[in-house]
Amino acid sequence: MVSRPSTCISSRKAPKQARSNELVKAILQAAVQVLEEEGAQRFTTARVAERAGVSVGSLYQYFPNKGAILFRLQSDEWRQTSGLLATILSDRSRSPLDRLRSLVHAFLRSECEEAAVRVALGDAAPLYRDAPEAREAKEANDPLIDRFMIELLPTAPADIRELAGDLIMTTMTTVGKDFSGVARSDAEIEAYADAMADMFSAYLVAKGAGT
Amino acid sequence: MVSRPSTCISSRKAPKQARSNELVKAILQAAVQVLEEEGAQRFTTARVAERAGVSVGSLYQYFPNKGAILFRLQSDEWRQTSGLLATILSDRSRSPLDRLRSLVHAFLRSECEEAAVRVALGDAAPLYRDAPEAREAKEANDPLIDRFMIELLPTAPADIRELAGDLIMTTMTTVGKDFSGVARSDAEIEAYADAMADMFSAYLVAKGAGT
DNA sequence: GGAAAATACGAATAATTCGTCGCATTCGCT
DNA sequence: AGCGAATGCGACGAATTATTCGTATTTTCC
Repeated sequence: MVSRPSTCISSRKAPKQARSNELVKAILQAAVQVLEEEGAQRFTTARVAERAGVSVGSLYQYFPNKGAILFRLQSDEWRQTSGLLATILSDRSRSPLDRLRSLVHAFLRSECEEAAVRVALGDAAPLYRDAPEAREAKEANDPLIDRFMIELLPTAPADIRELAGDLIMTTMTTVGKDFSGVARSDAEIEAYADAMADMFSAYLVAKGAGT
Repeated sequence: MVSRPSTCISSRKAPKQARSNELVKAILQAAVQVLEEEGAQRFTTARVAERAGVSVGSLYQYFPNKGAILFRLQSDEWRQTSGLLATILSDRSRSPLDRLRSLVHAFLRSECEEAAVRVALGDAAPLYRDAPEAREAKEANDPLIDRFMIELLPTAPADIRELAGDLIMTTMTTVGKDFSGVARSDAEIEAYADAMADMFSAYLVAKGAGT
């Protein structure tokens, strides 16, 4: 049984003046740099503050603790992924399976850019993943996926459809993270994305998609 | 760019007498307990030693550093998984797709038992994953998978076949780890395993399996 | 029994860490 | 200009950490 110290992760105060907005921006930027250059293990508030050209005290004025900085970064990344999902999946001018293939390609490519930061952010996950904000942020995409799955498997029972959607999204994200753990050429990325899209397509067709 | 301090991970000395063998066993047992009860964050050499009823100095006699203990645990787990693979995949009395389905079920079940330890071990991965021993241990199963894939897709080009094998194994392990992150009922496990096996089967049949 | 090797011990060390607090500076506004 | 609020500072406290090393105990083997 793991009991984390009660980590509040919402920001301590909202910046009201222009300079503090700059400060927050500088901290986040520095956080990304520290993460990719030093790794999760050496990600410390002091290092981030120094890199940002800011004092530790100022940092703690806008982030209640170290985890909050990391959560903010992860949160931004999730928002980015949400954008990808919304843009690609809801384009009804293309067939659902086509869109899914596009999504897999786009996701894998984006996961491989800045792989270092993403891996480090994953390593630091224990510091923010238990916060309640994290869970709800992760589930923000569910309605979008649901709608897409209804379009894809309109006749399937709801529970089957939800399971399939969950499996596909989980596969894409977790396999994507693992895949980006080592350096990959563009060709490798495309080949892997195609294989994954093939797998999804075969599965969905077998479940009744496109009939 | 992340540069870890050169972590040697092989054991410092081999225990020669009975009592030191017991000691090592006690340490590993304690390590598992600390990991599941306190999590990766609070996994410290002092805590492990105390739990094992042993002094820190003795611990360092047989493990060069903290990461070595974790690597040993992970290594044991990999060996266990290898056993699963070897047992299930090479039983030629059943059809390949049947064996694969069995494997998925067995793997997911085993991943969900002792989920806490496995998650914590994953959290601690940064401490041992960069060691060269880790890479080779992970690739130990490749020949077995290859042989199974040849049996499954005998006519496919080698590179396609390897990609498919890699995708399936990666999916099973990474999705499995994510899945076990939250508590699951037996029914959920079976349902998820079936969905995953369905996905693999559809993919492989589309690639030419069973023709 | 006794020497030498193996094993066990645990206090001490040196390095890091997070997060706070009192004080200085700058901003927004009248 | 001048006042209150917002912002920024960085030394400091308290805690935790991994690992070492000199010493004590036990085993092995003659």
